[in-house]
Amino acid sequence: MRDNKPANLSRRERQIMDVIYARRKASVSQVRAGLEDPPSYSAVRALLRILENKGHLQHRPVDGKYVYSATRPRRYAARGALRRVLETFFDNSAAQAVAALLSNSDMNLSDQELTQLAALLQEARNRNRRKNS
Amino acid sequence: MRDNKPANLSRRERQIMDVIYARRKASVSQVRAGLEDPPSYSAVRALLRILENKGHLQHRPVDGKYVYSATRPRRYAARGALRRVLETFFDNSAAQAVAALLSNSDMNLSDQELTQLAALLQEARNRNRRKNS
DNA sequence: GCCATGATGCTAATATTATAGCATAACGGG
DNA sequence: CCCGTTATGCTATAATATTAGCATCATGGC
Repeated sequence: MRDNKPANLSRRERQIMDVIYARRKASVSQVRAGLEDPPSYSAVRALLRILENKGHLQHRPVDGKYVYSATRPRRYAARGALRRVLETFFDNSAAQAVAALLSNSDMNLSDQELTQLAALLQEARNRNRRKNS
Repeated sequence: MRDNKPANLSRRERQIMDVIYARRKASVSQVRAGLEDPPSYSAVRALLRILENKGHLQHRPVDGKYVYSATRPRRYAARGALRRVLETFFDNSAAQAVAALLSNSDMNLSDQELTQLAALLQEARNRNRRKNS
């Protein structure tokens, strides 16, 4: 369980981080557009500033506007998020979670993806075999 | 994308829901014990009441104390949580998420689990084959 | 029976969050 | 050049969330 800080963000802060993680980076209006029922432009800007002060975001000017991106790399944040879901809903069992993903008809997988996954699974099994020998 | 309501809970509210989902059910003090840095007993009770009023929790008396549980079944909430993580961090690709789960060394899978997953994967492939025929 | 213990109901106060508004600077077209 | 548009900086305020405290009720031991 490495650096498993829940980051402790307020509701809006989390929403905004999520928009930015989903899009990798976003201008103020893009963030605003990504929110469910967006508050004023000013409000979004204020939150972005707060998040930046807290060290979660950074910005750089692009074409005269600020583009925000997360300081914590997406894949780490992704891992943390997955881990939290596993703790809360899957008894820390990655297997259960994968099962849910595979069986969920909403998020259907293509043949190609399934083939890729089969390969990954084989790798994992090989890793295990090696480790246990 | 069925009933994909983000539930829109405040920080503490979400923390408490998470504790309860993780434990399936919990008394006030159990909830309190499950929180990172817990506030007073009263504070927890107040939040529980709010969550109940909002319809997220229910309680029943057990041995003279209230035991709280979520109204939304765990597996649906789990699905929703997974979907949200997929949207935010995996470009809605279940395959990417599964890959992350399989390759994450932190959450290692046993041989047995891997075998189970292989079976699930095969099922999914069969389903696809049938559908595409 | 009486009191200590540990539970809940309710409400008030505090802290934090979320929002909007105003002032200001840069840019570009007419 | 002047003005409308679109940015940002900053601050005040409204709304919400978070917390604690007190009153009350049930239970069980002495």
